[in-house]
Amino acid sequence: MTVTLADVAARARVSPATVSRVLNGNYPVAAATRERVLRAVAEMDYVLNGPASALAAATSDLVGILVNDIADPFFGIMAGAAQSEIGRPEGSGRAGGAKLAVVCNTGGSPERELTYLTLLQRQRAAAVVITGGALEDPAHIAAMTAKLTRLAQAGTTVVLCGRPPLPAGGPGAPIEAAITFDNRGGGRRLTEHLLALGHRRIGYVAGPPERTTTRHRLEGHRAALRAAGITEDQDRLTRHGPYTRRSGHEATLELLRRDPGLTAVVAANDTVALGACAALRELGLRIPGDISVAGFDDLPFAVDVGPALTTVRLPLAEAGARAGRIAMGREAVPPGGLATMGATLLARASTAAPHD
Amino acid sequence: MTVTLADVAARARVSPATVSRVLNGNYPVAAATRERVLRAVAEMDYVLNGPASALAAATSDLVGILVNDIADPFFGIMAGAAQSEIGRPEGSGRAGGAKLAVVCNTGGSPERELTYLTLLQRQRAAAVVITGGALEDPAHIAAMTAKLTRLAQAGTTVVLCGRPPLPAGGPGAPIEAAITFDNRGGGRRLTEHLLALGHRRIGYVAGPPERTTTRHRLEGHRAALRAAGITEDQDRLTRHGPYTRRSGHEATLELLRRDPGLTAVVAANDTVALGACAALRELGLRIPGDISVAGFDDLPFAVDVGPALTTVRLPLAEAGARAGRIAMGREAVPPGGLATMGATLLARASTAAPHD
DNA sequence: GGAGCGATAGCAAGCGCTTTCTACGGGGTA
DNA sequence: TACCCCGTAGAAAGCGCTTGCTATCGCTCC
Repeated sequence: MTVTLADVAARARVSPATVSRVLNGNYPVAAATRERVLRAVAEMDYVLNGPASALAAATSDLVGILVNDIADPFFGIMAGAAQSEIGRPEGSGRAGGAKLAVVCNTGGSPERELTYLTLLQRQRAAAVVITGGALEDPAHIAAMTAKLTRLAQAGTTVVLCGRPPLPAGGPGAPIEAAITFDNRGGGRRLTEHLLALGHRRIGYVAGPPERTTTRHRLEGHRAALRAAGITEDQDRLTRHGPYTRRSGHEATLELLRRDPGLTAVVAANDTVALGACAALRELGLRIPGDISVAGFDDLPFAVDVGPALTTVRLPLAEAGARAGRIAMGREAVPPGGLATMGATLLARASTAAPHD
Repeated sequence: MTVTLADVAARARVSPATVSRVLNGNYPVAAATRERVLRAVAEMDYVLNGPASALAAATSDLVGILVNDIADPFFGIMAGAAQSEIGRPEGSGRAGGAKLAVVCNTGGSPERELTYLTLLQRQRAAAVVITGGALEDPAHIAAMTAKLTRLAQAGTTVVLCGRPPLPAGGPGAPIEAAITFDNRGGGRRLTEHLLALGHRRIGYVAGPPERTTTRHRLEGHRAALRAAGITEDQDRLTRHGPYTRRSGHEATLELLRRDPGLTAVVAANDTVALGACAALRELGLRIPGDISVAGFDDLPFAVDVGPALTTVRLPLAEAGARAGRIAMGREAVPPGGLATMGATLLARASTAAPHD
């Protein structure tokens, strides 16, 4: 059988209550007694029964981190930073102790997102960090709002990371805080860079239309074009698809078919840009000699593709860490519960002036 | 307050026991009664209290997945596949129901590996999947063996994925199964490919020396060289470092300093290869014209770097899925508890015959 | 020198669920 | 018609921990 609190108590010749208090450190215990208890714990190799503890205390030390795609470093970096921040023990006792930070992969599916939230609710998670852009489907937003409200009621802290706050914000919103990226500004600066180089016909390989991230980046792109007086039918030069390499590949071919005169292709993110580069190479076009390419996110590999990708850097790790700290109540909630993190243009080798 | 089983029972005009049985589906309940209960559950938006349930049933529906680096797609792909397999509901009732698969990022630290295992033990996890190569430090192996033994005793199924079984195997081993990759064979075939192209002076950028993965890949490389009669001091042409791009960059510069006559560089994995490529480009060397480069793993980006990387494909997703199924008791344990998955050579554009 | 108080430790009542054992009713069988 | 058994539902005893309350002890303070 496994060792229980009572066993430890017997060995240390104290009551179970005392052992519990030593372990939680939330009640004064004489040093000598504590010593004795800790020794018994060590000797018996005792491990607290989490479920029992959670049941009695009505709260668990589980923290969930939801990601859209665990195989994508974009999410991996945020999740890793959040997790290491959450797992960091600090202070003592249940309140400040290290939590079990777990990441759940929704695969971008709204159903699985809700399923995981239910599962976390079932576990009475202490907090939940939801990363990545949101779906703008009204039904899903309503379902999410309802679910998050229940979670908040049950005492779970909800923090968004890289996702705008729920539309139905205002007081009573179930969200502790939201950390967002300046996708719009980043998209805008990226396109301004291309415009400054002299590009006028720019193709845009966008992400899935219903995601906030997609929309914001595209809005930034369009805003830059508009500011430059380029008003021709941009829909024709834009193509939506998933955030995959394959999509970048296909979309790029399609865009060039629609308009062979393109001098630049902007991708919704670095992964898509990779596909775009591959497609262009297959067509025998040189980058940036014949055509420029730009990505978004500055994932680690962006600097290594040939040629090094011009992109926009997002402070992913910093945002994840911050979300983790806020979830743990270790960092102040930003004013209005909303913090926006800047996006930095990184002009590298994949963009250049169009050749005459 | 949150809704409890008793509340649902009252609404459905049955006993709590009956509600529990409907929810778990492990006991016959009349169709009409079940109907009534399910309606009450839906109307009240009831969510089971996981901790209470786990306490009473002495088992939880949590499954842990340990990874070394969550930002690395190598692990993300395995973890994602395992997670989706584990989260898949199948059959009904507690035994076959969907579990909460959670991934924990150890960051490659042995302490955190043990910490997470303790945390999962505390949660009374139903199973644990440990991915990635193991550390060969005797102290850590002993600690892991002890910890895994306790987990197994507590009823947790342990499955390794991409990691050799514990040395102290044999009967009573705490491990349900181990899925390994043929790193040695893959490494060997990769180097054979280079030898066949005519390379003789090959640099090797290895991973951290104490990891099994590193050792096996290097052993394959050396075996191929030996078979080809190349016996000169290979240690001089090998350099260890972490599995990072930076390490690949530095190590490559160092190796070329040691032996400017290298015609090929083999990296311990694709990420390292990326760094190697960058270093070579900085030196003004063309790949594969001046020097060939090869990676390992065939991560998604491998085909996109310029030029497309010759590498070895590991069936990461398949291995992860299989580990997940075994953890759930949904797939037979391979004979001897050990299954090795093949490694396929992918000869692409980054390798070619050395120029005279 | 006795009352009062602060510092510790123990008692015992749950937390919400599962599960064994018992109860009950309605056929089928002899 | 009496008996059994099957199918179904309920009663109740925990699962191992936390925590409010109570008990004890050694001092300090008048």
